[in-house]
Amino acid sequence: MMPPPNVTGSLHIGHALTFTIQDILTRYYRLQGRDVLWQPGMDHAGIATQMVVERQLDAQGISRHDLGREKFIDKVWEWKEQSGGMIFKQLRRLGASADWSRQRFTMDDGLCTAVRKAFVRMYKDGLIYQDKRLVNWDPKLHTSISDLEVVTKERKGHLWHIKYPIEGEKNSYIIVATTRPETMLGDTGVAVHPEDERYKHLIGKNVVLPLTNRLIPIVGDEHADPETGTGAVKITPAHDFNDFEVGKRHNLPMLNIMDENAHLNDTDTVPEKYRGLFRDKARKVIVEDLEALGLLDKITDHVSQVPYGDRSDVVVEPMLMDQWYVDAQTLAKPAIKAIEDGDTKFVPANWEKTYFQWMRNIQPWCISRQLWWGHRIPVWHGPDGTCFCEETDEAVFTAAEKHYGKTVELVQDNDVLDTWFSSGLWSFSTLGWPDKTPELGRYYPTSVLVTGFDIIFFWVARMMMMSMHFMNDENGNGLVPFKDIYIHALVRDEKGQKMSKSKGNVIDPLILCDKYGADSVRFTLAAMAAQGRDIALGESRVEGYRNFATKLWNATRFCELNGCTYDAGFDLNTATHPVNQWVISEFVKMQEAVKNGIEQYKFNEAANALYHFAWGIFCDWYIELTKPILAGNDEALATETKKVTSTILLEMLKCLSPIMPFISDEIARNLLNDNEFSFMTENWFDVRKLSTKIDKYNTAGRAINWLVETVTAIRSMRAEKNLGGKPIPLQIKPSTDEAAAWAREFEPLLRSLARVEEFTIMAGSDEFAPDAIQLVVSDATLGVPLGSVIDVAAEKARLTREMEKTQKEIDSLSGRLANENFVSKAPEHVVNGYKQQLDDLKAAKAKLDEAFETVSKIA
RNA sequence: GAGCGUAUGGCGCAGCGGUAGCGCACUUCCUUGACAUGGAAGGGGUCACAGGUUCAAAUCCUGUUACGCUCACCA
Repeated sequence: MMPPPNVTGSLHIGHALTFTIQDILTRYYRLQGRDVLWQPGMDHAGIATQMVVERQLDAQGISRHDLGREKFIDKVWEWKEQSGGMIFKQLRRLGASADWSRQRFTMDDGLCTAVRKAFVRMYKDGLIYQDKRLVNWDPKLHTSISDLEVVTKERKGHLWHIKYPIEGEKNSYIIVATTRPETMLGDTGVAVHPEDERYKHLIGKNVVLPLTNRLIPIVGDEHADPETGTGAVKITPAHDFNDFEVGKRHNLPMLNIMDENAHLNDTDTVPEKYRGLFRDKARKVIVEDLEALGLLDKITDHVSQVPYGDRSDVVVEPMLMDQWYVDAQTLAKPAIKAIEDGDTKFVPANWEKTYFQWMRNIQPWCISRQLWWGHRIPVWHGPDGTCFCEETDEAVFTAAEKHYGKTVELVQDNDVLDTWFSSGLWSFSTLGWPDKTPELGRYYPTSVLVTGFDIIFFWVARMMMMSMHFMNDENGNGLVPFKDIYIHALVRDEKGQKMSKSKGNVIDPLILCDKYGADSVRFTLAAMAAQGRDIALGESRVEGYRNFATKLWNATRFCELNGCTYDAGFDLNTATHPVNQWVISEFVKMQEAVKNGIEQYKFNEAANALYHFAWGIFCDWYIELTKPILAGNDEALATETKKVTSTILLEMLKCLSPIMPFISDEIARNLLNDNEFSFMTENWFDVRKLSTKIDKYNTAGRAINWLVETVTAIRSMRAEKNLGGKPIPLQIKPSTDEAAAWAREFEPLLRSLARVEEFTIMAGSDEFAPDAIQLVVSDATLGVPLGSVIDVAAEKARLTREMEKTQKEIDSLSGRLANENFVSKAPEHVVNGYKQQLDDLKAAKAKLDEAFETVSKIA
């Protein structure tokens, strides 16, 4: 399931990450032969979209009210057709291989039907109801918004200490402290802690509310914290969430003193003088008036948490009004249980704690918005206020006629639904629900949802609730919308800072793609997508993977230049040379790592396995090792090697194709001479084809490791002695028959890779020439006669250093092996491993001793 | 206040019970016919701190410190 991006959105780096991961999964499972549906779509983003279109109209000097509801909605659709969904074009640039033809939109006909059906059913089940409660009112956008759309910001303000005169007692006051003095006009009580000695005796008395002279009671309530402020708190139930609860407990009246613009309203509650004043202005005037009356005790500085609307960025006003609610508490129960029971798993699992915490304390979900753009609430109000809610308009009118016994005029509710209401149905509505479509049967429950942690509440939780309510098995139990929920990291900038437009540190993925290629960007994101940590994205990293892509091109060029044409009929089981067998076994290991990485959502492991194999094994060693073979005169071996090379290259690209689809397809087309080719329709290489050979191939690895070690030892010496690139003679004295065989077999490779001219294999009894530098490797000692007298002192020092180092390791290992506890308690393979290491070290030490002796004889 | 997370070479990160790895950066050398967006060889870390468990701890447990994030907050 693709989390529907917002219709107004454009691609940012977070999208790039989430869609890259989804695309990797999609492409990978297609290679595995699975029937993959990646369902794309968008949501209609009620507030955001309405804002965009209103802003456009505003530029022409038109307000939406000038147009009227219907015409305005037409305009929004117009805008949607023209500019909406830009993000999908950008996603294609990134290579996202979603099922674009199945694209859905939360306002399309099918989803509108689903929304209506869902609403009506929930209404009739009593899960949707109208209620008068405090909501977060956005005075700029003129709509309610949900708790999740409110961001609290720290603001420096003041605490005003106001004297409230006690009724009937001269010069007796209770002092309340408030951050919002203007709300005092709506006060309907003063609360003190029931046990607070200072105020206990006042409980039950009234105070005369200044400026209005209303009498309001002093009540005892635990909400009042004796430690905070003055210990006495004014209660404004209609404009504060805590006060609302206190008000309910003590049956205090709830007086709304503001209008939809957060101006003091025109009711009798508000003294005429203040009516129409914006809340900030009212605050100033009221404070002045209190001061004049001598009722202002003092003003102190105070830092408070102020709620802002995340879209409008204005201070949200809690308002008492009628809104529609979903009984989220009831819906949450099965949704919580599904996670508890593991029917749906969070990856990484820690996120379930976040989910539980929110779900277990869930509040009624306010779903009505005072907007025009969205799904209009399918409820009609009769003249006496009776509500009619049915699946079709006809049914509504029939029901109303039945109720009233005659035709009456009905008015549809003005509000629309929260966008997340329709998004909450996404997992099944996009598959055709409420119809029983084949897709619904085939793909539901879906396999995985990939998303960021920031929308666990917004969307994941809501989709869990809605899906489990509407989708049931034959026993009527809720079915989860997806088996796994993979929560990925947040992309930050290089320094780990959250990207934001105001900081100017946003990285535009499209610019990165232009600069380094979409594949490099994808690979970077995959390589950095380790679980449980945010991604600090630096451009140098992308550059590095661009170089990786170039490296792949060059490797391909080498193959083409050397006639490594792909032969579909070639069987990797027929490889005879250790070098070829080795690269096949390394490929199998890499393929396994990629498989596990992707299947376990450890994309960094998959990416690293590919990088290491392609560059560190295939390019650095395999290609180098094949050069002398291809140039040699063993035709059959050269042919075998060419076929192994091309096959491994192609299979490697296949493993890479989920992460780097562009370059892997492109190279494969070259290699195969087939412009239509794409890995999208290919199948993953089945390692079982190699089952009879793989052990043998792994054995070839020992031989190649020896070869690599030997070559490296010589190169290292070469660098140390500043020999440059000139050819050298090499004497090899093997200490085992196996090594002797290797030395014979790899003679041409050693000559080429270590730039060896005269090549001799010595018997165990032979002595190295006095001018030979001696190098100790596994199972052999190497001698490099330099043709001139060596620096005996330097050689002795070098050998001594190595001897000491080896001895130190021998001591540490034998110490460990001498420990009874270790040998008896540690697992056998560990003990044996150490024993083997010790043997190897001892053998190396013996060879070093011998070398030292030889050198010593010179002096 | 509650929950979650992070502390590993100059930087960015893996590893999460068996004697520290990767990329970038750094040093030296290299225009040999895939590639200088490259090749070869190197240097660099007592894995935040203190205890504990274990034959064995960067890795598990407890505590401390620092820094993030999320949720709830005091009027």
